[in-house]
Amino acid sequence: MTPVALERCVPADFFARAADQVASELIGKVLWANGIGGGRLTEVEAYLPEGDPASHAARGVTPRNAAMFGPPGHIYVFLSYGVHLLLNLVCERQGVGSAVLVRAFEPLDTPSGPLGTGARGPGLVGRALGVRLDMNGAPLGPTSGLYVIDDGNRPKVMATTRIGISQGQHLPLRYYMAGSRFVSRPI
DNA sequence: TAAACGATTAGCT
DNA sequence: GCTAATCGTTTAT
Repeated sequence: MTPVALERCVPADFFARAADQVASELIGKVLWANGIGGGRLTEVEAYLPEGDPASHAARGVTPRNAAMFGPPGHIYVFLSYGVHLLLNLVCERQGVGSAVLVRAFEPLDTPSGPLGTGARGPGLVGRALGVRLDMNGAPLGPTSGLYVIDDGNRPKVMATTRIGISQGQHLPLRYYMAGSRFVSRPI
């Protein structure tokens, strides 16, 4: 395993923009978990602050979703179906509820580790990276042990409708790496 | 205080 | 391809 390339970590400013723009640029970047390993992002979904009924932020701030309204570049973790921990990266400036959900990644150089098969599906991402509920609200970096690294990879990105939600399904806010096998559904 | 729901996955057919 | 499992948060009494 290679050490974290701190100088290549994306700055917080990267996240201080519209979630759909951040989402499309996150594809191909490396998500690294300290002590576990990393993967290249192949599929993410954007959740917007307005006009997006599927977003947890749509009905205002609650104790659960407060992290979505926090500073950009921080982490929003929540429990889905009482079972799965889903990892989100907070976008926009503080006070605006917006985030990008990490749905899938392809593994990097850990043949027999927990990342060996990558993760197709947001719950599997949380499990593979050792995401815990207490990471909620923590910034990317040493505090959370999670890093987003830009290694210069610029894959072709496709956009389509989102998955697993009951409202706002028509919005083309799911982004994935063209041709990748590591997406949560067949292309 | 009680009931319903969900940004899903595993397992069986 | 289809269905059950599972439990914290939200919303209604």
